[in-house]
Amino acid sequence: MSHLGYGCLMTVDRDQVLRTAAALLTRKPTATMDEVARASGIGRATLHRHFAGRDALVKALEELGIREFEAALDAARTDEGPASDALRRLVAEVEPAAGLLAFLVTENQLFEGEVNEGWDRLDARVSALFRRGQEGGEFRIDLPPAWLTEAFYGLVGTAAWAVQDGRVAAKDFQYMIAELLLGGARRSVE
Amino acid sequence: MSHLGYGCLMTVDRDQVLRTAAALLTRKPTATMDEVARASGIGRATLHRHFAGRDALVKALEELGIREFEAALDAARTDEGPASDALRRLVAEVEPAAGLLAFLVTENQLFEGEVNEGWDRLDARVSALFRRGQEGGEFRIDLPPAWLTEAFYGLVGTAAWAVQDGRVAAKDFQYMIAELLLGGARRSVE
DNA sequence: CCCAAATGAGACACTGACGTCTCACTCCTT
DNA sequence: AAGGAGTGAGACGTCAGTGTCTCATTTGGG
Repeated sequence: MSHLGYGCLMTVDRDQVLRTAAALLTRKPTATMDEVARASGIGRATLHRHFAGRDALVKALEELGIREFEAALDAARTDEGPASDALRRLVAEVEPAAGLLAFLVTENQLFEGEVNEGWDRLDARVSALFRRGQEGGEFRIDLPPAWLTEAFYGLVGTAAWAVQDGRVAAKDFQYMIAELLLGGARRSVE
Repeated sequence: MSHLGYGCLMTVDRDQVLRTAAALLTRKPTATMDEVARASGIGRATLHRHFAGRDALVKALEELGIREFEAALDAARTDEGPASDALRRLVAEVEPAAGLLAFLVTENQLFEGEVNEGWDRLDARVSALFRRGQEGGEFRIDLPPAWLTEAFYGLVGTAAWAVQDGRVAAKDFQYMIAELLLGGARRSVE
């Protein structure tokens, strides 16, 4: 474990720290580096050995979020079967990362310029799903895919917060998002 | 203008400053007190004469937002006519305050405890609208009013940001929110 | 016209968080 | 057992933002 810059246990721990940091910053976006370190059960110095600074930590978090969301998109097989079902699968797959996504979205909101190019790729994939649904006659065409994509992010984040604060039940997460996004609040005439 | 604590011009300017601060903080939530002052064309000292500190400013902003949202609820006459139409009216009335609302929602998100009691009142009114729609058979009953309320806030904020960043057209603001919230993305079988 | 109030600019101290560094201490390997 | 790598605790210096203060200047009313 001394022959490499990234030793065997190091990366594991790094990832562990990253997940803990994600969980904490999701709940308290203004958490201190010290709080992040304590939350992971390590010292502030060690945290700095893993991540050069707060910016580096956030950037690493961003890459983790992008990776997880991309994995969710893969696992959901968004280009197979009916778009509605694909969207439902996507919501289900994205649930574990919802809090992190919510954090990153608001974080991006206040970062001026130079956004990670990974987001564009993800936006494109989500957008493509909605477009596919539209072209297949499954989704309505009077709402632009860009808006549906934004709304997807927004609802996922909103639901994550609402669950966090206990305003809605965690078990309804997937159902509430998918149903509202797909069918809306109005009772459909069946 | 010397016989009162709140002189004639003072309150006007205070409100003016508040609106400017709202507009700025909506775009840049981390803006400095100095930036807020400059944006209003006043000195930092004068800003401190109006608002004791940053906390006081945010609190005043919160009260402004609550006031405006309450006014929107009043103007939308949410307890009259079909719930769908009432919701559409509400979205229309809330549009000018959408950015401020988005700012306050995320601000509240990171504030632990002691939320302004005004929010409960607003939540109750929005929630009541959805419940009315459900009881009237107009809205589906499998989505809890609390979730619909959260989703409403979420979509308004998301749309405000998306418009801000030019990802969607500003003129579609009302339509996109109301249509998605009411009808969802799926093409309804008419 | 004059005076009082309000303002803007700047100086100042204080705070909180950050980033760097050192120094014991604890494992783990050999 | 001995050596080294990694760690935790803590002590700095730095910096940005805040809140307070003073003082010269402007503004508006009497």
